[in-house]
Amino acid sequence: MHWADAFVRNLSGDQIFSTGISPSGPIHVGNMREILTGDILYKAAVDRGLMSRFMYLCDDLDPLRKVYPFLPDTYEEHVGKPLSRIPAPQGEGTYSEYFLRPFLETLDVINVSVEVVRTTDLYDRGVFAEAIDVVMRRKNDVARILEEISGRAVGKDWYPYNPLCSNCGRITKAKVEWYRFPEVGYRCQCGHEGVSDIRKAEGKMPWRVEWPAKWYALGVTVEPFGKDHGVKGGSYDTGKGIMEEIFGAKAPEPLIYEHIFLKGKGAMHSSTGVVIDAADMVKFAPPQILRFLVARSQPSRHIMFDPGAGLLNLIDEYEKYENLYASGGELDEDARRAYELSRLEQSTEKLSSIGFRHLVTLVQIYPREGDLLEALRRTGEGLDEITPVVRSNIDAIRRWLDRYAPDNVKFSLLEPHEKVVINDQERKLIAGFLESAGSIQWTPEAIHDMIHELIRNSGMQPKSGFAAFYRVLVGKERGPRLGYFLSTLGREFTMNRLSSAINM
RNA sequence: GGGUCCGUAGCUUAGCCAGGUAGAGCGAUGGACUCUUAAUCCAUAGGUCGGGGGUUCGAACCCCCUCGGACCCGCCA
Repeated sequence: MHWADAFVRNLSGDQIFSTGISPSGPIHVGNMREILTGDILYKAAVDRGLMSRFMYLCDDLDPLRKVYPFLPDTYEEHVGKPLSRIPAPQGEGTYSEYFLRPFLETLDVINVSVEVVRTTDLYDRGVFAEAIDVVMRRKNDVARILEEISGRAVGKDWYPYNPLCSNCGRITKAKVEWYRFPEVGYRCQCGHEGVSDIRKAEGKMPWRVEWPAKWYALGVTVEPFGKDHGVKGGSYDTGKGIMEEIFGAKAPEPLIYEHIFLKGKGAMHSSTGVVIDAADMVKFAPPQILRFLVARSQPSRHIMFDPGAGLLNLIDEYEKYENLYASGGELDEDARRAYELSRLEQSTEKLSSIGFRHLVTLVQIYPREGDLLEALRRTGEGLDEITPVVRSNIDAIRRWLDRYAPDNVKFSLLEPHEKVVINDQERKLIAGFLESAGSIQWTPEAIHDMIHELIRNSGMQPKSGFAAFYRVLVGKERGPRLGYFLSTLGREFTMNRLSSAINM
């Protein structure tokens, strides 16, 4: 049984799935595992007939932790301020919205429909007021739970609330002096003394307390999170303790997932620069593939993501499932589910109408879209126009070839001065081609037939005969189907190139 | 130092929870097709299941140790 179905099978009643990703920087493919895992579970729950909601909590009241490598030095002055109160690195608006926007656009592209909730709004609307009041009144119990479960000492004058200083704007510097609902008195390191209203976004709970408060205030029943939170004594454990003892409620069912690694580079991490932007990935690969990457892998295993040759294999696999699914062919249970949970519901057009791998070749032969369409017509794909899926695949392939494609799928014409190695037999073969090339119809079929004929007459192996042409033209042993290739290159160009190559 | 997860063919992995002695895809090699959409089809090779020990009639699977990778033990999300 697919992991999502197996997980959901143990649930009963209405469900609220929740995830949270901090908008502190560009959201990368690694982060996407969180929200996709949530979405896949959510869809599996819906399929099972459970009334479900899926929420994404954007932690935009969290402080800017440091000046990240992608930020200008001037952001030093904003360290410690909430992300929703800092200007965007570029353009208008706030820091958090700046990074949130492309993320939300990407969610749309990959068919994740989630209720987006900003933590700042939750605080501002007083959604957390009750929870804050409870933890403030029982701060000693909360502190005890944190100490017992995490094994970490909590200071005497600790409060489960960090006020936002109304003077310096930092949420990390103020110390609580007193509490009387709904007000928290504080003194900030900047020298300011003030009062926060817990019904407003004038302060926030520390992470380990805020998490269970969210569960409680929103009624979260399922939450996937990275294995870093799942450690014994980690934030899930303390959250569970607080949830049960302080709020008297049941902690959500956890689903702990492993990280995504970039093949050959290590774990994806913004700080190390080992990162592929999520918004970026859906521009060089079909969006379904990002879903598929997560859906087909057990959450407990790390994912080795290879944006080069591995991506092509992944797409092959997806297309294979898609075709088997459509034709009612034999497809094992997990593969079927992985496919169902990966496809985009908003589009009925198959990804594989023209195989991605095939398109990779075509795009390189035919730089002009008109020629490409012509080629598709000619080879019986039955295409009258470039469909939306094909169009976006073409765009994706161009970017992919540019940035991630391995050399063995790329080809380009050799420069005229580049040296080619051919033996006498091969030279003779090409010379033979040149003798007749001027007089035949310059069509793919005619070219192809003639080359076949010549190779047969020469007594060479077909494979090595073709290889001679490829070596001369693209410097490789193999290449796109010769007839089409040469017809596209044009008679004059082909003949000039071949004759100069054999006369070098 | 303590803890968690992962380590299966060149690559990506299934199988581990409920022990019966390893399965797939890609790649490679060979072959077929009046031989190329780097297509398709068929076949072959390739695995000390990270290593060692234990339990068992039997271990990839359970237990212990060990090596390698990742992550946490920073009121940091």
